[in-house]
Amino acid sequence: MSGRQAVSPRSRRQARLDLILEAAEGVFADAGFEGASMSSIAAAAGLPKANLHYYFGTKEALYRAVLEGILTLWLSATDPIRPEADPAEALSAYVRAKMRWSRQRPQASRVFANEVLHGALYLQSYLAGPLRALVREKSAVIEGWIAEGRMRPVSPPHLFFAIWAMTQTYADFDPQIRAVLDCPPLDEQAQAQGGATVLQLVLGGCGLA
Amino acid sequence: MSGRQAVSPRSRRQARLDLILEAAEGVFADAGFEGASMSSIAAAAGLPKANLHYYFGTKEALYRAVLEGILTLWLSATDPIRPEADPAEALSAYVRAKMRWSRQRPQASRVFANEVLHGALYLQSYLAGPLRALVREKSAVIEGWIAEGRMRPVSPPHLFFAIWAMTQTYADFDPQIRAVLDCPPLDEQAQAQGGATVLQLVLGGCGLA
DNA sequence: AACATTCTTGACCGTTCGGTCAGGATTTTC
DNA sequence: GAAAATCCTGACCGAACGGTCAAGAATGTT
Repeated sequence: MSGRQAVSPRSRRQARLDLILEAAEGVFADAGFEGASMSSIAAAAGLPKANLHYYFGTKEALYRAVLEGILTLWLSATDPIRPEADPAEALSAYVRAKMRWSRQRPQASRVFANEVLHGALYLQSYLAGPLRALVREKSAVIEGWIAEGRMRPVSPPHLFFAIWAMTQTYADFDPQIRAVLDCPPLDEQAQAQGGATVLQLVLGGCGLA
Repeated sequence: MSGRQAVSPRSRRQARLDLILEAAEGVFADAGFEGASMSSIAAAAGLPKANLHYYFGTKEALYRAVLEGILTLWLSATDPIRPEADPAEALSAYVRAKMRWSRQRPQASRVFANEVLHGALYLQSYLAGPLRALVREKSAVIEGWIAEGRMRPVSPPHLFFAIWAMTQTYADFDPQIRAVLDCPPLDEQAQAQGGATVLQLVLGGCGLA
């Protein structure tokens, strides 16, 4: 059928971009922005360094592209928090989604954490923009639940900070957790127990136990 | 009384070391290990770069010295968790101590976080040694409280991970929190509200509300 | 087949990095 | 006050960094 080759130029280019972005995410997660070198990212991608510069121009541009890919995922988990939902179910679903994210994309979480940790200079517009808006919106939902007596009074933004911190710690502080628990490989049972503990604290703290 | 000058050579040297360590902690907190340069640390301390090398030899040795200073503080807050103590009071005191630490030594917290985030290669012996031992010891205390029916069953290590995450987030993720809350300066009220929320989650989750 | 566009890369460049060192200043010791 | 020990620092070094570029290879278009 037709002369179109199986791999279109568009997708060839996209595959190259994705290959580089994936390698870059891993190196940025391990070493941070300053610690990562273009040569090490190139080595991780199996490409010559000059090729990365052809596609992304500068290290900063590559870093921003990695961050952008992470942010698109970052905002999508709050869906279950809607006024008509059951508070316990909604918060449980949200916590579970965040735990899943830490388990499946730990590198993304660590790149994000590293960025915020060092001042969030590339993320400020995102934090003060879409993220703030999202927190405002979802906080209103929670305030509604509280007003209706469906859960204990809490400061909704701080509840979000707590949930983010507790769930992301399983990605960001993984070396500490593994060292303390003495389980070098990714222990599935430990992560399940962690998720259960986080849920217990959130639900218990909100009077939904 | 002798010719000893008001400032002994011992304390003169110590003052110099402390000056450098303090400057280094700040720069490492802002930029991470790789991002920090010896010249920027020297500039922050108001000394020539070669002077830092005179006292600490290498950048790595200086970094280790900064970490060591941080670790001595890191282990000291679990004191209130003792078998004969009241669970609610003990956990409250612990959470408050951790919140105070995040407020008063945010740079130390961020250096620690950065180190763990990037694999904890300089901290592994500490994490798997004294920290693991401490968690084991205090976990036994909490298990005891649970067995006596004085609090709800929880996985004690994961409770610690949760408390560490929630309290340290106020130092490590400060840019995110400030951006979302829209309070550029250090908002004392926000931090108090954060502390109250963390306490509510911990006590509520442990059935101590 | 000829041309245009896109892609690829080894070699190179200026800068900055961590670290060294000689030699002078300062302080301590006797 | 002289000798010894410690402290201080401008100048320098090789390595690694981010980034550039010209020239060739591959691909797409007509």
